[in-house]
Amino acid sequence: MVGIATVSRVLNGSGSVSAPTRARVLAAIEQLGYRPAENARSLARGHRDALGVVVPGVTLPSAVERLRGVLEAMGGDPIQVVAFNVTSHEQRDRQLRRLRMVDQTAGLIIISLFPTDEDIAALQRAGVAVVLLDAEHPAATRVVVDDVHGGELAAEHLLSLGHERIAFVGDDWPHGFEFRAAGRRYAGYENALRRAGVTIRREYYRRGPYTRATAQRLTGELLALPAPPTAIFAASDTQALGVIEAVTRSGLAVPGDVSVVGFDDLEIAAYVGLTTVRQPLYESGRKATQLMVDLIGRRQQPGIEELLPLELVVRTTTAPPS
Amino acid sequence: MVGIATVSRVLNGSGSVSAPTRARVLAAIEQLGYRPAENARSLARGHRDALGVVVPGVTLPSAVERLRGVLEAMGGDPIQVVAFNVTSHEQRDRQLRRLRMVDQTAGLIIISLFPTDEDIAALQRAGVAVVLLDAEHPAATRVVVDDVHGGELAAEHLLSLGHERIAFVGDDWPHGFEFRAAGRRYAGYENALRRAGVTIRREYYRRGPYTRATAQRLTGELLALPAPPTAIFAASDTQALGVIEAVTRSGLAVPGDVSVVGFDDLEIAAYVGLTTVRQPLYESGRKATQLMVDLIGRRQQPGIEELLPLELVVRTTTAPPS
DNA sequence: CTGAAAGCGCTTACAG
DNA sequence: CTGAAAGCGCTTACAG
Repeated sequence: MVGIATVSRVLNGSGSVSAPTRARVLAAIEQLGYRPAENARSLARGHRDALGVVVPGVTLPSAVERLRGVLEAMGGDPIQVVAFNVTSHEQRDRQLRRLRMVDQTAGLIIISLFPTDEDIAALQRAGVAVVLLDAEHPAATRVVVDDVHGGELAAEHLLSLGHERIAFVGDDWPHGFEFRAAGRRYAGYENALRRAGVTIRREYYRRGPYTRATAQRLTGELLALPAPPTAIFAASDTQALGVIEAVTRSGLAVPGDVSVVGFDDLEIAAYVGLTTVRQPLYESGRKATQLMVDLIGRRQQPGIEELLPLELVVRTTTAPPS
Repeated sequence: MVGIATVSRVLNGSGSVSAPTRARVLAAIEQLGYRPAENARSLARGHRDALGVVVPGVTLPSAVERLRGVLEAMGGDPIQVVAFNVTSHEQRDRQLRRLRMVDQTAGLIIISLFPTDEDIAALQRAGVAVVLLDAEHPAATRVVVDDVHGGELAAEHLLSLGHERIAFVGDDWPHGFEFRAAGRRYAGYENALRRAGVTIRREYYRRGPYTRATAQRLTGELLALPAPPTAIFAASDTQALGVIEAVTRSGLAVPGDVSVVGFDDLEIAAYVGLTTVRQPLYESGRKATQLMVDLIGRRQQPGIEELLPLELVVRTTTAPPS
């Protein structure tokens, strides 16, 4: 018989335990199939050591890519992912607060969710290290991309091909469109057009929920315009696919009648030959994980911004206007 | 001032608390940004209420689809996903046991991981409800598909087209190939060929790690055979894509020279026009979640097997042999 | 309706 | 090296 404290010692490899005792304890553990209750452990130690990822829509292709990077960086160690569907806007806003898991993790990688000042404060108070991905907050460590520049890259490519009637199709999530990636990509698009002396038309600007179906609908509206665009820049590959479908379905050709540029460079982009702005999704997950580990190990102050590069990938959905 | 017990009561809506007291407590909670520690709660109540999903390779397209179904069924409620990369076989075997989260959840949906008898016993002892997806264990509730039949569907389609030199490319995961989905699909393939009186050739049978690159390599081997196949059945769409790439790269045409059939019907299958056996991935996630909820609510005994239908989807990668 | 107290399963000084 | 004991932050009978 051994005391419970001794069991705890062998389990944690702390304190010193004689070899025979340790062996007996180990044998008993094995035989009974004993597994320490994690909640009691974390309660007693006063801290947790799990790493968490919060994602609305884990199943969005871009989120999946980011997650791949995170998992890779974890090298086989399991992480807890708090996943949920974004069913409505207000719900999404409240999610962050409801996350039970926040208490249980040493660090949190938050994807596509804009924490408020209070969220950040609460997380800090709870001693949780935070890294943001596809979201921003000045006090939080974050991995970002220059979306404005990305928008410029796309628009400049189209302009250089000779297009002037260039439309924009973007998604529409809460927290102020202008702060979101799509909003900044649109800003870049405007910059490029303005610099080229091309008129920016309000009717060429469309946005809606982040789905392919929505992109199809918006494209339909665009094509029905008196002066339809000869090129469409979609703020994501997912939407670009919807754009292509709508164009094709209406009897027009890509890029013959309408050029299309996407954003992300998902795997499927290569398949359909989509010209797009490549963003290092996978790499962003890796990087975020490293920053997280550094943060927890106090090798790094919070608030750092890591900028990842963007790159235009020209394929077969863009051509000069006919 | 109120006692800690009262705070607990208003937090849980249990016992009775006078309206004014409740209001004061709520105000204080709001002001202090108090959030109860989940580990202490679950410790004190003796049970947890989170739902968990365990997946090796969350980023596999099929896992993502299943997860989508689970999340949809949760209707916006967050779930905990324990995700990890499968970096090696033995590691994968040990993962289930290492999962801390097991203690913290009321129910667990386990995807593509074969629990041992001890795993199941331990989970039962811990009072965790379990539902298996893409894995089996007689004592566990599970959502399955008739993989043998699926293999028959694919092979019969190819046979009916007139093919006789039909090869198989499958994945290769631990826990006995014959128990895995790919193994059963191969068994179905053999059934169909045997019934059609077509010789089953050992050299037409290839398998390796579940990646597109591997499928490419295996296909290369197949095409280099003295009597290369005129059709290839891949045990997954992911591998089918690799097969197509290898065929095309070697200067041959699909389906002109080689017909290709996949399995799953991922979104990308429609894009590339892949003929495939459709499996209700999304639906399996929904179903598993329902079963889980029923299990936790004791409206269902463990051990139930739910069979989902399979369907051949003919597109443009299959044609009669030339 | 509302405190004080015990207990959930651990960890960690504290004695010995 | 190894127990007994306190304490982690809650919940839940138990009194009042």
